[in-house]
Amino acid sequence: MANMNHEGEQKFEKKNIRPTSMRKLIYRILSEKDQAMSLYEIEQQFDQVERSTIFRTLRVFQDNCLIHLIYDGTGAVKYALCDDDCSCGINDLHIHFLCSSCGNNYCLKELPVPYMDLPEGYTFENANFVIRGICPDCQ
Amino acid sequence: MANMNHEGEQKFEKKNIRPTSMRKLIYRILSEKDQAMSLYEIEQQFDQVERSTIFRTLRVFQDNCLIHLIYDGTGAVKYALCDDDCSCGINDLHIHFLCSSCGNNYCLKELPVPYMDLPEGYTFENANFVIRGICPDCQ
DNA sequence: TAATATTTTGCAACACTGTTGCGCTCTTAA
DNA sequence: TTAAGAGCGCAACAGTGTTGCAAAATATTA
Repeated sequence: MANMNHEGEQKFEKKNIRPTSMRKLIYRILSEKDQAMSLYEIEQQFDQVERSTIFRTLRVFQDNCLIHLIYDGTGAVKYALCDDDCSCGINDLHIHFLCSSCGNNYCLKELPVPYMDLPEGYTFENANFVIRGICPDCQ
Repeated sequence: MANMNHEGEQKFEKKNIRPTSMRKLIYRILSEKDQAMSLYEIEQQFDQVERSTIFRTLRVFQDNCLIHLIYDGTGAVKYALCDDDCSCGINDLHIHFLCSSCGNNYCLKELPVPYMDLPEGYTFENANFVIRGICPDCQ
């Protein structure tokens, strides 16, 4: 993580996001945690907080495919960094794992969301596949 | 749906739920709609509303495996009737389909949630698999 | 460099969903 | 018929997400 700021700025440039200090901070928090985080959890990483700024920053990240959103049923949307080569397309979808014990939400990027043969008339746009259970740390 | 009340009462008895008039009404609404509904949508079916009563009724239904919950990322939890032979176990999990256009949420009971080989150390408890796209009515 | 335009941020307020306490009402059981 | 228990309605509240607006920061132009 030595040159993380540099990495972050490269990504910002690549995805056409203006690298403000706030954005760099939020990017850093997401990359250090390496797990899907809620807005509230991100908020907790700051001394002085501003929900709306974080919220809008996350929206910018989302609009530019720097992060993806996960709905794991906890009541709060989770945000996780996309891979470098992610284009937020169907092939980038993967399974997420929510631990019932610690509440952590892991991106299982090695497990792509399986292709499903939908009934006649249904067309596929997107998918949200969350498995709940116990994670390795909580066994 | 002719003898639906009767059907409903049978189910209540089977699942040890006392058949109050409120519960019968909410059961009827869910069975007539045949789609996953949010608390708010159920509320809309009544002239006079009481969120908390519906909420608690749904909790009773859930605790006794009469309904299952779906988190489709709309912000509101969706509720849908279980099948007759449902025991709310792993084998009863199926895929849900959220239409981006009309917002309807369909239970695709013919599409079970596929088995996933989780990485070492992760254990499976439950799953929520929602596909978003366009439904047959909105094509 | 200075002035102007644009974008971002902080503050405040609000909307929506879910949840709980409490007392009244209804049902069940003695 | 009465007492106990369960269910319901009202009100209030908590958590999460969202927006309007003005100040601050940044970029652009002269």
